[in-house]
Amino acid sequence: MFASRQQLNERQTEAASFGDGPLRVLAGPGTGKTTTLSARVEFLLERGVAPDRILLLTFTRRSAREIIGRVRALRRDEQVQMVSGGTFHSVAHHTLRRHHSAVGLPEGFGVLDQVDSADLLDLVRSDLGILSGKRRLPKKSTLAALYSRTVNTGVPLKDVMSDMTPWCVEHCDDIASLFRAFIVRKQLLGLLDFDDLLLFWRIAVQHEVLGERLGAAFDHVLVDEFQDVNLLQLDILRALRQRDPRLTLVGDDAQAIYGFRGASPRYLLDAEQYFDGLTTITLNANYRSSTPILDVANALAADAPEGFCAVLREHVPTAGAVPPALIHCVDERQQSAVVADRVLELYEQGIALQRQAVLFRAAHHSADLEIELARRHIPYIKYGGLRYLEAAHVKDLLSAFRLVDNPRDEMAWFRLFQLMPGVGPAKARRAIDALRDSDGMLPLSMEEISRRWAHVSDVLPSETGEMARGLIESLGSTSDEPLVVHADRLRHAIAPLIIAAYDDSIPRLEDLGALVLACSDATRLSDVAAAQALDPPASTGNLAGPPMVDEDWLVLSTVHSAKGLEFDAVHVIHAADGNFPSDMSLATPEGLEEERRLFYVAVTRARRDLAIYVPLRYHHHRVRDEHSWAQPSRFLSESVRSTLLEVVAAGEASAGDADSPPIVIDSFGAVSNQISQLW
DNA sequence: TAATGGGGGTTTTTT
DNA sequence: ACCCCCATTA
Repeated sequence: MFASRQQLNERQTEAASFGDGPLRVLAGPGTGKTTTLSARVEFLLERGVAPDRILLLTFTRRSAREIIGRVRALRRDEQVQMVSGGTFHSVAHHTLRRHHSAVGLPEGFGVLDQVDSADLLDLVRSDLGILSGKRRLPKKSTLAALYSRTVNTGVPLKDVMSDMTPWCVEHCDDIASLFRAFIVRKQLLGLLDFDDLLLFWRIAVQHEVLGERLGAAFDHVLVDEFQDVNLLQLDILRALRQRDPRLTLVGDDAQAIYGFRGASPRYLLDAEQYFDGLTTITLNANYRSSTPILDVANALAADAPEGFCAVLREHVPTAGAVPPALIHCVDERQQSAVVADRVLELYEQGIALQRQAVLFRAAHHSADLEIELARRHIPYIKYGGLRYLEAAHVKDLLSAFRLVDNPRDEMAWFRLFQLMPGVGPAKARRAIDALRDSDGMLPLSMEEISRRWAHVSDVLPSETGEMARGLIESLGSTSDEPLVVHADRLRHAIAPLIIAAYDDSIPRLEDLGALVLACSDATRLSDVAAAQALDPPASTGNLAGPPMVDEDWLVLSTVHSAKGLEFDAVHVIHAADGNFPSDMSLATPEGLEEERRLFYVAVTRARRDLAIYVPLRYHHHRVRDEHSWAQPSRFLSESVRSTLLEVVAAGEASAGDADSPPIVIDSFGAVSNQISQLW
């Protein structure tokens, strides 16, 4: 009998204590999916399975943190700390680091994030001299998306292109040769991009000897949010479980929202085709949302042409439930004001800011609201959108980290050279060429780089000489020097370059100090760089807002980043057609259905309070006073509206009138400012 | 020949 | 923040 059994219902208990065969748990939102999964881990541990022989896989960093946190909370002993797990990409990364020589990777291989990988594609494109000058060329980010989609789905490039970029199918052959050269180049430079992590992991697990060892390393494999799996990831799982049926898949087809990266809910629904002897348990008793909120969710589900698998059934009786609201606003400014008002009203009713979330389709949808929140001194954290890692100076220092372990990393050299004053793409390229040997390869050791440095100095403008020499000296590691000390030497060497290159260098230099501290318990600097690429700090504070010392803050999040989470109160903003559903997704029926599921995910995050906001007028910022009228989201159908209390936000007055803010707002700001002085 | 700065327009979602 | 284009400067 395991500890948390009494908290589980019959079906959950059945799933948690299921035997050894492959198990599929179909579980709607709020039905205790994560609880059941962590209870299953606990059950396995109590049955004597060693924690490091349990592998827990997820698709997003946030759900990885959530589920691992839940499992750790179950038991405090240090054993549980050792349950293996993380996102597919991070587990791939760890596996490849450990078995790098078996798969022919250099020990200090680098990891390219999305932007790096697009930049490298662009570099290879100009080297090849193809795909330039012709009209209607794909942008580098489009090329990166095509490459990624192709390898993740296993669909031929030509078909991917006629689906995604029909307007440039004529360049298919050029793009194919670009991709081939891209693959060769990554190998020469000792670099893997996010897709390569999975591709190399698949190679490893499919190998007859290594694959068997990797599969035998785990007694049980559990996968959360399995509706987000793509073919490449499915292949990896099948290979991992080739000789062992102990696999648990948990998912909900109604929450499949990662079609754009090649995922398909078919793999969940047809799982019996891939895993012999599959048993299915369905959870549909909802423990999260109030009855009126479930009614909204079920009405949305009923509008889906093909229906959703698990229709939610109410379980917990909800007394005093609040009717979900559909709030029409004059425009975006008023929406921001009304959201802020409502957030504070709920706060006064005792719902802490952290238990409230504002959800939106696209990261930039919160821009206006963020201004309003800053004006009213309401602290918030935003998930999704701009990343700390994407800040240029962070990538500059990480490039240096990468070079320490892998001097062949041309991408990193290219970046650092261009940081020097008077050096652009052309001189950076010549500087790199000056480092090459006769085969065109870069040296493998930093000592050899130092020896050739004189040639580089000839290419660089003379005023960069000292900075450049300082940098190259800091790249060499001294034996028995702690990693943090080396990292700090690099920071020190790069600082003058940062000061020269950026106007606002002071806050940037502070960030770099934090990055150096992240090296404290690492074994290699390239590891730190890879870990930062795979798991950058999730949120960005607002520089203009209050300092982040407040104990409570409102959550702003894209719907994608909010999946798997729940909040007492949820505010869904910009529920206007074109924004939600996004008009970028309307080209295909599948795109629309994915948007519908996304909307379903948004409303099912709410426990007791739900509000959906529709601005009716959108101002075009380019031309003054120009505006257009928005249609409410098509997901707000007659039957969905019948589950919502329609409200028209009163007054034309938009939130810009700083002279008459409600009193409660000022007191909130004052209080929060006062406590922030206390530490 | 290159680098840089200014200006104007855009921006789906994540590893 | 990024992209693209254009004018100016070294």
